[in-house]
Amino acid sequence: MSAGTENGGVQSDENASPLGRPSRSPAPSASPSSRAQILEAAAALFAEHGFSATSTRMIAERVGIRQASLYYHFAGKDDLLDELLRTSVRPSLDAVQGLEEQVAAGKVPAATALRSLALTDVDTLMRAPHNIGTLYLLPETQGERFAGFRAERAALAAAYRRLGHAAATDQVRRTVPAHRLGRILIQLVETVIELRRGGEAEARDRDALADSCLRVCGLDDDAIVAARRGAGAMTAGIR
Amino acid sequence: MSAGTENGGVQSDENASPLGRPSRSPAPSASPSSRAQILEAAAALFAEHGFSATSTRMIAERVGIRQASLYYHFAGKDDLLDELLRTSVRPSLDAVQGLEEQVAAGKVPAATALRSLALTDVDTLMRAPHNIGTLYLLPETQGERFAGFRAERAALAAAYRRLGHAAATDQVRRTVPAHRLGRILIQLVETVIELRRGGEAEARDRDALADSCLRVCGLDDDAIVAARRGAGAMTAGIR
DNA sequence: GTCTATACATGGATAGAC
DNA sequence: GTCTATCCATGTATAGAC
Repeated sequence: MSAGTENGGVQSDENASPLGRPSRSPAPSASPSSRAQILEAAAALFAEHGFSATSTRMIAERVGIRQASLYYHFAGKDDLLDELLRTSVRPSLDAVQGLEEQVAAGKVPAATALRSLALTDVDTLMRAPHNIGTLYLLPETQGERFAGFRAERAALAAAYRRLGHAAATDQVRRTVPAHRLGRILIQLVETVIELRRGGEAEARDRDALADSCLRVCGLDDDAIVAARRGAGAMTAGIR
Repeated sequence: MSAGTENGGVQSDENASPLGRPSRSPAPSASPSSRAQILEAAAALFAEHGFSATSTRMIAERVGIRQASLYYHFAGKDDLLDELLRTSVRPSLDAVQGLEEQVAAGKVPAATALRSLALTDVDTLMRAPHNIGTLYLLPETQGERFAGFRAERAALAAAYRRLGHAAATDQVRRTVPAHRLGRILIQLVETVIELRRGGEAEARDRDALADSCLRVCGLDDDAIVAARRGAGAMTAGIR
């Protein structure tokens, strides 16, 4: 296959994005930057085929540029995954901080905060393009290269652990160790990743999963209804 | 690098296995067959690095044979993963069948059966060599090639769904759709895969996870203790 | 049943023109 | 900032000797 074969037509529509109004304000970027486009393509392909099974050529082709051009924007394939992983945990980490402060100040019960956290995380995973949560499951993330990402995830798990422990009943505290509780809660939230894989994720799953988080902590129906009300108020604008 | 470079010493100990007594009975295989050794090596490497990131050379090297020799036993790399996936779901599928028959006959409450199923599945995943459950998470399993495996898994999820729905309280039945419940229960059981990844899986996690399955179904402390007693009797010899 | 040797494709990354 | 061209390593699989 010659280089010319995979070329045809790519250059002809390289300027095909002046759709809609051209952003009257000095918007940072009306059309997505090349960098962003590359990340988008990589996310889609990594999520579908995994990291090692995705070639830089596939990514370039999806963007509409040449494989070698990727290296102007990124030093290597690893950096693509690293950036995708980091930017997708960050929002949760930011959200959890404010939540824990409110709990510490006694403004919000732990159960309410836990439900709110679970709800927004499920919602984020459900709406994220290309079911990007699948990236968390890739075996490559276990490598040394992505230790930074794993540390951020561990911090999130710790937050779930603290909130879960604070919300849990005595019986649950006695039977499930705190560290496990954090991992169990995250695991529950991430059920939505598998649901999306099967193409069967609906809006009502958000509440089903958030409720499950509270049930695992030992809360009964009444307590769940109460927390549901509180968390609902906190995250009213979520949808 | 010439072929001879990676040769040295391999041939010298190719007959290094007449250790111990030469199996006086016509034992099926005192030392594991080459086929089994290959599967074992593939399992370890697939679990650690993933499918695409594992080369047939790595597998062969771990077994102590030449890369090309793999193709005498298996038609291709795919077949290795396929066999590993299938043989690891099979036991659960067999177990669940007997369980559901007992429930149908009214000999065992659904909650007890669900707890028993969760307990044995967690136990299996916890004790399986090389944390083989990670294979379920590989993106390659989504491909057409492994549709057979996915169908078997779906059957297992359906069993969890049926048992979970039968055990669940009315309130849970109202708030979480049956299909989701199956997926949620499996997800909970598979928490042990992540725990093992972190090197922190203990025996007591079995009960913590099995309990969590029942809590997600809405059962309260008393109901859980009751089911725990029943399931404990059913699977007394598990450890 | 395992080996050597090799064919053939694909991969990541760099050099340098434009 | 994107391209062409290319290097070099690695990967799967096959052919045929022993």
